[in-house]
Amino acid sequence: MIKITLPDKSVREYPEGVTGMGIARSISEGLARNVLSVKVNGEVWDAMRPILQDAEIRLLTWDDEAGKATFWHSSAHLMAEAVELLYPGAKFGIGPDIENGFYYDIDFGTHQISSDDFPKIEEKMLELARDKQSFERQQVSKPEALAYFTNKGDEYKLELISELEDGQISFYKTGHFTDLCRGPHLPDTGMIKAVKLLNIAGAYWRGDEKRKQLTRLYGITFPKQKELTDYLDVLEEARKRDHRKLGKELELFTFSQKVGQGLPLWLPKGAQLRERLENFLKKVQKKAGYQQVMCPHIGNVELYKTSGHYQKYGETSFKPISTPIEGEEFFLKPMNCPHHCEIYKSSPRSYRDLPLRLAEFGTVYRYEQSGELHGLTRVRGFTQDDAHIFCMPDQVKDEFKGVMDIVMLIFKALDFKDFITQISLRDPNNKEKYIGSDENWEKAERAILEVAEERGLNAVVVPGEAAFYGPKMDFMVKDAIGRKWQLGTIQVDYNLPDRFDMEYIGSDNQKHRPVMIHRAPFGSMERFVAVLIEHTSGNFPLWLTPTQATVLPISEKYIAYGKKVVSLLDEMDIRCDLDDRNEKTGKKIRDAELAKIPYMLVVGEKEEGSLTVSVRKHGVGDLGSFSVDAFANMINEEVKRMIN
RNA sequence: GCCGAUGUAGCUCAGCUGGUAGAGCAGCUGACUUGUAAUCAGCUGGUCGGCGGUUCGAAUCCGUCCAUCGGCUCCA
Repeated sequence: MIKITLPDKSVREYPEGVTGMGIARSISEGLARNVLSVKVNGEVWDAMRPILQDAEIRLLTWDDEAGKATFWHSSAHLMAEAVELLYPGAKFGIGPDIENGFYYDIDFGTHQISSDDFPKIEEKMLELARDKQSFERQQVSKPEALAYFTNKGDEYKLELISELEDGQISFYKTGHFTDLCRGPHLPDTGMIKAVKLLNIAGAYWRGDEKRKQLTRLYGITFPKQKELTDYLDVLEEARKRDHRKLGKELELFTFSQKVGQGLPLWLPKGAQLRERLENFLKKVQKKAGYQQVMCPHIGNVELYKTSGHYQKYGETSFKPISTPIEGEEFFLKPMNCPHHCEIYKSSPRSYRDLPLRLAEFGTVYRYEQSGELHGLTRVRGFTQDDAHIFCMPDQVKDEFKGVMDIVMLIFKALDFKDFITQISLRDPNNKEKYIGSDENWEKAERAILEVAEERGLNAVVVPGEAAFYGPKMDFMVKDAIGRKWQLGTIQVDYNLPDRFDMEYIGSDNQKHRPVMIHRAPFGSMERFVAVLIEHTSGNFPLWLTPTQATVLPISEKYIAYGKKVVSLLDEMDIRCDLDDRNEKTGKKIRDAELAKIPYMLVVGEKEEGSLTVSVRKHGVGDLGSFSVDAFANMINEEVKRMIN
């Protein structure tokens, strides 16, 4: 008998060789039906794999991430099996589970396949699933493994096996399909009830752009049909919120082939919205002791040689701008920090001047690969809400705190309720990868960790993810439909102060090197607006939205009164339009609803007589009659609550 | 940059195997004078992504370039 410890710390005895499934069955039939795999002493195993020694276990179901992973990984095998049956000779790369589903990289050889083939593959997968095929694990020796795939002619698997150690190699057999795999897998394929292939794309073998490109099939599966339907609904909702689509519909921005790829053109409504965001941040920053600066869009190549960016990115940037002077070259600026460093150096600095906080909405240009460009989230010209704080090492902590307060304020004003903080530290085993003294690193890392602690942030700490020049803290928000977006970042930098030979005179009358903090709470205006569009689905907060209200006269007769209402509201700083088209009220309301305008003010005979408006709220309906003043006050109060 | 797909009016989309384009919405004009999600009628609008080629004839077939989309790789 062996002792099995369950998550609730209760200990049960089972015969040696009991399986996770056996344990599940001893607890309840329902659990047995739902168990996907089992965690044994921290390692995920097949539910059917015999447990030979005392162990601490946890039965994994669909509700566990690791359970889902087992489900989707097994689904990748099922898809591979279907593909092998339908396209004999296909060779297989790797087929892992991912956050939402799974993929398999496949070399289809001479077969040309497209998304038109998806239904055929899905059907075959369901057919095989209905057979309730088991996943048979077998331990094989390295020579056996090599022999099997040599015989099959699959060079990808051979490459993978060649890198494995003998004794660590296992195969899994499902029906006629045998795959090299560590496992674990489902008890049988019958648990897979709903199947959907999602995407087809090229993917380099082993992620190396020098190697062959395989065909990657993405798919997702579920234990219940309903769950697949729900998932597809989420995808559909994401499509509806796509900022590229809404940006066009709401007339926020556009692109022109003639202007150039990845160079956004902000339309009046988008520009106003962005300006409002910028002014909001400027106000907050002013209060926090920042000073605005402005810099040109180009800089001499020497500037970037000093910063080190030329050496690293010179080749893949926009080509330098030459001048009539032989050998003189300028670059479009790819970041603002070098310019700001020169501002710091424009005058001798005393410790009394620090911290010096220089802020700029600085537009930068980066030659992103053409295939990388994506709406406003990845562009070649964008504006960072940048600032650089130059301070003494022992001020880092307070400055960090100050920046975090700004980030939190922004999240609150824009209704990002759910966010994740990541702290990236240096790799303790690989300190030579980084620059700066141990003392400074320790001080900075400690400062960041303490600030997170003091602010009660549940930060994820990732050693080894720091930039080579300093530790950083990144913020990821979750949007309204649960997607994660990386936004703001705060980075400590010991590199540039060195490269630019910056100094300040301390209270000891000696020269010292300042520390620099880079920070951008929005990240870039382009990307932030994109995220905001997708988060709000175009229904922007009242303080940001381009048009807060639209006045709808019910007939031509009331246009004059409508104009009067608009001008009254205008005086009270309400952004307001008049719909004086010769249309019925129903049509005007429909169009205003589709344009996502927060308030519609219907005016006719009744209203004209009493200097009132009939208020309809977007997505809600009729709120009844308000005097113009009362309406304006209501709006202004609502705005004040949001950003104060 | 790489693989694959796509590119027809401002927008959404028809256009079979080649015979030089069509709808709805938007826009304009007019009628109606409108009360909480589409009033009616008429009109305008396209070098069918660009350039070459095949053909008597190309939106349709071929080549090439550009852009977009899905991924890969990349992201100071």
